[in-house]
Amino acid sequence: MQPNAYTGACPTRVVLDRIADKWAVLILGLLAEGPMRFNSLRRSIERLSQKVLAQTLRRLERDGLLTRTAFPTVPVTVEYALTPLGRTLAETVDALRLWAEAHITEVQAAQRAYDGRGLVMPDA
Amino acid sequence: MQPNAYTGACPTRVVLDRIADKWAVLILGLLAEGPMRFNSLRRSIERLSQKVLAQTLRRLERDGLLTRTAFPTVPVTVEYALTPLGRTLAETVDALRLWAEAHITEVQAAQRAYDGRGLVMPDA
DNA sequence: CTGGATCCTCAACGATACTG
DNA sequence: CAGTATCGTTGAGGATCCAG
Repeated sequence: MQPNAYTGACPTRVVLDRIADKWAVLILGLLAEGPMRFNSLRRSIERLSQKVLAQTLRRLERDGLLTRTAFPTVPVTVEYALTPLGRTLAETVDALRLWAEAHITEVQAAQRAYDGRGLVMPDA
Repeated sequence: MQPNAYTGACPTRVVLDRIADKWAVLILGLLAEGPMRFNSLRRSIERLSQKVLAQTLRRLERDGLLTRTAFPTVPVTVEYALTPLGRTLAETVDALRLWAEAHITEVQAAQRAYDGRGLVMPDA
């Protein structure tokens, strides 16, 4: 039996819910370029609270997508890096971010057209 | 100035938030294979309520990713179809679903390993 | 520096009922 | 068939403080 995300009971649904997530996309996109520390990630992603960052990192770690390495320095240094599995996903989700950045103008134009429908009378 | 999803103020962030969405991914995945009607979509995606489906469809329509066509039959028939812009996105987001379905086993294994860390003593 | 614990708020969602 | 409207709940997330 194949996994099927359209089936409600399939565990795939839970995974999809986690990776189809704005913050996960941005985090994986950063880590694709190399390991990073907690505060470095926090500063790189504006409006991402420390709580949600910690939450998201722990979930991604649990899913085997990244590793958390603590170095016994003072104060402690923690580094996050993609696993091989995470690397296969990073390319996929980064494509999502790139799509958004590439097509933002078209989307905004569509939004203006939608919001203005019926409010103007073209050539009538 | 390039759009940058890591910048909090960038409109790209809003778009990313919308397309990095479980339901949007599943809807676009279905429409990639051809136009569909409302209740057909609803039945095809388990646990998706009619309210959230309507909401998501309207947002995707506003973003110029799909079209809504109502046929004056009795009762009314409404068909949803991808726009050319939506088609460029559908492939990208469908890759997300396919990744989830392809790697679910590895993710679940990682989850078990994570949840069981420290609870067993390997070969000690 | 890297978080965990707490409190609080608001918005998303399910359920339900109704309409063209 | 294809939705809109309303209500009630819940849980995600911001803010803040504290600790190893």
